[in-house]
Amino acid sequence: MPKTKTDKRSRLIQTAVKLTYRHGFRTTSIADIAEAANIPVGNVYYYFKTKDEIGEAIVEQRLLELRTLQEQWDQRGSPKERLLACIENTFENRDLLARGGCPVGTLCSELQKEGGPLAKKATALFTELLGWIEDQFRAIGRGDTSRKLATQLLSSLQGVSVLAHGSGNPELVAMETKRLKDWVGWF
Amino acid sequence: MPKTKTDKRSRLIQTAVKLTYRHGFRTTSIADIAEAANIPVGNVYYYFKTKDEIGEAIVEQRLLELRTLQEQWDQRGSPKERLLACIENTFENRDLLARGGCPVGTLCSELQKEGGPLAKKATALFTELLGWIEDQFRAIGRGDTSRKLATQLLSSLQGVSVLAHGSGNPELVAMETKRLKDWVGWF
DNA sequence: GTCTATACCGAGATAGAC
DNA sequence: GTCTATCTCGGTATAGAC
Repeated sequence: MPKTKTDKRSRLIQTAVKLTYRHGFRTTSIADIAEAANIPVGNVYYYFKTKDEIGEAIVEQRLLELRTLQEQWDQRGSPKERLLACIENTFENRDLLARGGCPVGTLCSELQKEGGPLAKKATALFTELLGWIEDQFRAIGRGDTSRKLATQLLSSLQGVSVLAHGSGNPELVAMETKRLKDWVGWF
Repeated sequence: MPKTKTDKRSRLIQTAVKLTYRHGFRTTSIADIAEAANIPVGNVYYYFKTKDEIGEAIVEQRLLELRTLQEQWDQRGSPKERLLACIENTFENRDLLARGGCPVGTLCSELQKEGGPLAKKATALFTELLGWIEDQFRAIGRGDTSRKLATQLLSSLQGVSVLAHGSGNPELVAMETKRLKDWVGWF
């Protein structure tokens, strides 16, 4: 039996993550989130003093999700397979990506434009992901160029999400992830 | 001697483009734009009935800028050189890109999240750019895979802008554009 | 065409009863 | 801890004098 407090709080976060992903952080109102989570507006402020605190929670939630994914990928037998799993994940989510862009990329972009403390927080999402990819290339034996290769791979994944989102076309993701899987296969 | 109307209107657009690029479209208020352009708030509504109309003008302005750039690149002697000029342009703007992301990409992302008519308008930016790149690959003699190659190149450029913006690091752009120039060199 | 004053509304945030 | 009512402010947009 979960605690009531935790329950409502996490329900708010889940709802906020979902709604802000679809419509943007600033354009999504606290009232929107509260309503969707079936919680009266005033009560939201019991869990979060300001809207920016909700933003913080959203970033942290995305970080958790990212780490969960990484743990899944880490199950694979070789670093090459781990990279393939990461790319495959992008492929599987192509419809979502075409509708709302990359959850990490679009969130970072928006928060960076705003500036302030949230921007710094969001940076962690990319450093985390880039670091993990770099680790894989190093483990493959490409320690000398691991950073370059990681940048190359993550750029392609991020970029194709931007294109797919901008044009509403998931096929672009399919096309590009297929190529990237072949590319990783060469290592 | 330019007409007063056109003068003020274009001053508003220029200012709007600059401010919204740095801080985002929705978070930039009409008052912000008016003040920066030295025009009283009320007067803005003589030129634009709604804020969304300003958004429309911003997209159109970006389209114009894009076409101007393409015309410059078209001056080059070969399609390969034209692609190199496009990549070089990204490299030269790396500091700007690290601070505010790609003007086209970030604008598209934000407007897509909002949905509505502006989202559709913004799509043109990508189709235009992707089409131009595709043309170059076709001219090189890669008509069979021109679309794939164009997606690959534009994805990398867009993606590295996202990464550079997210981490505030222009070096990523330098690293990736260098690689891309070498890559294009192979064709 | 230009500008001032202002209406209006929705957002974030607070007070305080229960 | 929970919820209702409300405050306040800043934003878009309008009215109307000049």
